Amino acid sequence: MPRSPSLNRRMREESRSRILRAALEVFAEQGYGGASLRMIAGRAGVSPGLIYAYFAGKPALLEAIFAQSMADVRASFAAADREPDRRRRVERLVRSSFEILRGNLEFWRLAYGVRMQSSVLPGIEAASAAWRREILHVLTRYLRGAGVAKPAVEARVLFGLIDGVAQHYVLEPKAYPLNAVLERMLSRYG
Amino acid sequence: MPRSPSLNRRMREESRSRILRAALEVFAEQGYGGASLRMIAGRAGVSPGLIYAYFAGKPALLEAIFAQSMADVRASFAAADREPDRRRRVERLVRSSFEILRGNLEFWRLAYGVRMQSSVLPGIEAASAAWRREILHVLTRYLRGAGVAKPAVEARVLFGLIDGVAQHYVLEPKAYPLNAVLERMLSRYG
Amino acid sequence: MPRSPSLNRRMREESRSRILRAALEVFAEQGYGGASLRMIAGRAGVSPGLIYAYFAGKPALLEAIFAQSMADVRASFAAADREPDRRRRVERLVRSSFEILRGNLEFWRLAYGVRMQSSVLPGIEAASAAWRREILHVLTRYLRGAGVAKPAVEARVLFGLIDGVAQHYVLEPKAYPLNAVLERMLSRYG
Amino acid sequence: MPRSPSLNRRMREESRSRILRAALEVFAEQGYGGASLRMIAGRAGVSPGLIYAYFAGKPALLEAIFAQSMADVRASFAAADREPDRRRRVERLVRSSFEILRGNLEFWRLAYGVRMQSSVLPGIEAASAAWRREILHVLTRYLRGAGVAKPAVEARVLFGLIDGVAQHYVLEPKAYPLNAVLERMLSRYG
DNA sequence: TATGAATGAGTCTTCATTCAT
DNA sequence: AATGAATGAAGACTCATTCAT
Repeated sequence: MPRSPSLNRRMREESRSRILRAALEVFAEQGYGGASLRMIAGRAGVSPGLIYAYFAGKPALLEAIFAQSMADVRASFAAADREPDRRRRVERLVRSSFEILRGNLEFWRLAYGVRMQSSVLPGIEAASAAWRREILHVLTRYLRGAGVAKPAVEARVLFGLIDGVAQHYVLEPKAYPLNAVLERMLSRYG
Repeated sequence: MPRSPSLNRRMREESRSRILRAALEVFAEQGYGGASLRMIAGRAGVSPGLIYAYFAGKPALLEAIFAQSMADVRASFAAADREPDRRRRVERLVRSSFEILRGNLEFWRLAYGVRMQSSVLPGIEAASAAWRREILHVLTRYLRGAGVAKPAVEARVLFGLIDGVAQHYVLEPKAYPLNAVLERMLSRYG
Repeated sequence: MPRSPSLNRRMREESRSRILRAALEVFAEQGYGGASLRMIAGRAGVSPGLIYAYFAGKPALLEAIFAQSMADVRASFAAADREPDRRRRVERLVRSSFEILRGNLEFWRLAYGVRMQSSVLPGIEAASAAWRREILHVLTRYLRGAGVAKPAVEARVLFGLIDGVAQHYVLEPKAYPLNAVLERMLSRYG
Repeated sequence: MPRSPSLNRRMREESRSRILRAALEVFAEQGYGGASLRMIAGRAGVSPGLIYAYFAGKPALLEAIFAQSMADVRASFAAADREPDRRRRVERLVRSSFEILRGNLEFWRLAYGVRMQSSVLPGIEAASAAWRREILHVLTRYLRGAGVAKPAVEARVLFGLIDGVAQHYVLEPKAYPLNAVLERMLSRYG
């Protein structure tokens, strides 16, 4: 008799998420271009053919990773928006950004590695640009709310600062004095 | 009869630099992984085989690009060091960084696209890490010289800021309000 | 409790014939090489695995289709043999051939598409050659019976004519003036 | 120094025609679907990659074969058209058809094997349909010129006869009594 | 110095086939 | 009797690299 639908579902979920996890790891290590589906399948403990049972191909795999991680990010940002004290919203946002970063180092390594080629990775382009626009917009709103002069320019500065520090941290997570840098950053926007 | 030695040398230099220039363009557009030597040869107006007369292979091409551009960067930084007014040294360095950036957008697009995979692009790893360490060191020295407290941490902050803004600029050079952002940045470190 | 034996048998027959029907359709549309078992299973409303409960594999499926259709053809030809008027036997045979054709367009499309590769489709080779030999033999007999000179050569001519017209009809069943062509053909062998 | 342009041209022509010849052989033996580029490369004594230096892919290879052979056919038919005696035009055309056939058995084996799937082999469809239409048109014209009643229907009959006999000959070139059959055919249209 | 024809390993992808349930 | 997740071999195709000229 056939396997029960629920066992099938569990098997599918297990396989799909193992593939996704392995793809994230391999993409992060090798870069999107340098990663091969064979490596990914090997890492996931699965045959190469199985990847195609769950994803249309290599680009679809990248898109699925982005879709999932972007959802996480958005959820975290929404939390910052619920901070009642307007003055602390920027701080909340910065702190939660770095918490997201700490919890998803591999994804951010991948995202930073891929964003300069977004024009040749069509599935990523839109998501990537939208994300930057969104953050800039939120930062501008918060800074304006905090009474900062030229909030749009200041938002660019702050976004650059966050993004640059984040990347340096991703490049050497072990050695980077993230907490000290964070406190110094925030002492400016407190 | 054989070509004169000096003509030979000029031909060699011409070919080598055309290949290098083409490689930079194609790497920047397509990413290192997405670029093919045939594209590069085509862009350089040269046969694929000739690339191997000047470079050992694709990785060597990338290394040569880095070596050349790093030399440019170092020269520019040396200039900042000759600034007599200690207080303006940071400003000089930031300004010359962004001038270098403006003049070598393609290289920086490539460099930012590649640095997350430096571990699998062995030729890049050393150069990339050395460069970051060096800048950090110079910034620390300048900030200490300017009497800033915790200069090492402050240098991390400043480096993050420079690098982040630089990348956002590289991502959309047309639309980015670089001058306004630069002035705002510098008003802090003046 | 176990299913009743007769229900089991009915289920088996139903599944087997649905698979066979679907295979014929897909083979005819896509060609043997271009058809996939998944397409066939999908068309039959059955899981891919079930095909192997009834057939040993893709070639066996093709063989089964031929076996079944050949049986139909043979039955039809047997009918022609019961025609009492010797002079009309050829006519009867030609007419019943085209009736078979009209009723099994898909099979003939497949058969004509496959017969040039019969040497690499081992299951087909024997059936295909036997069928041609048989028809030729019957035609020769009828023509000899009708007093035609050189009946073996004439049989080749007539068989070529039948087969060629049949194929042209299969290639464009909507537009082909089959009845007119048939009458013209038969006016020669009446 | 680089190879001379003329040597290069000769090398290219040699490679291209060896690949084309091998492709025709393998397609004819295995059928289009059953043939692999590896087989073709092996038969041509060439690496698989080289095929792509000359043809865009498997379909392009098939199209190139058709293009070449169709040109041959058209040339032969043009010759029939120069027959001054109207009554003998049909005979000329039939005879030259079979001469073409004899000289290109492999191509016709391929063409007959492929024509039932022309709808899924887009490169072939147009050429194949155009060829049939053309022949039909020429035959109709000749038959009308010869004073035959209902020349369009008669052309269908004759075309069916030619095509059917041709296929039977292709199926067993050694054993088929082509000359006897041909003479019998022509005795009707003389 | 330079060419470009040729190679072959490696990529993505499909698919007949198996098997636990 | 039937399912469908999983496999792995094979296919089409790309590309860094070599080498005769």
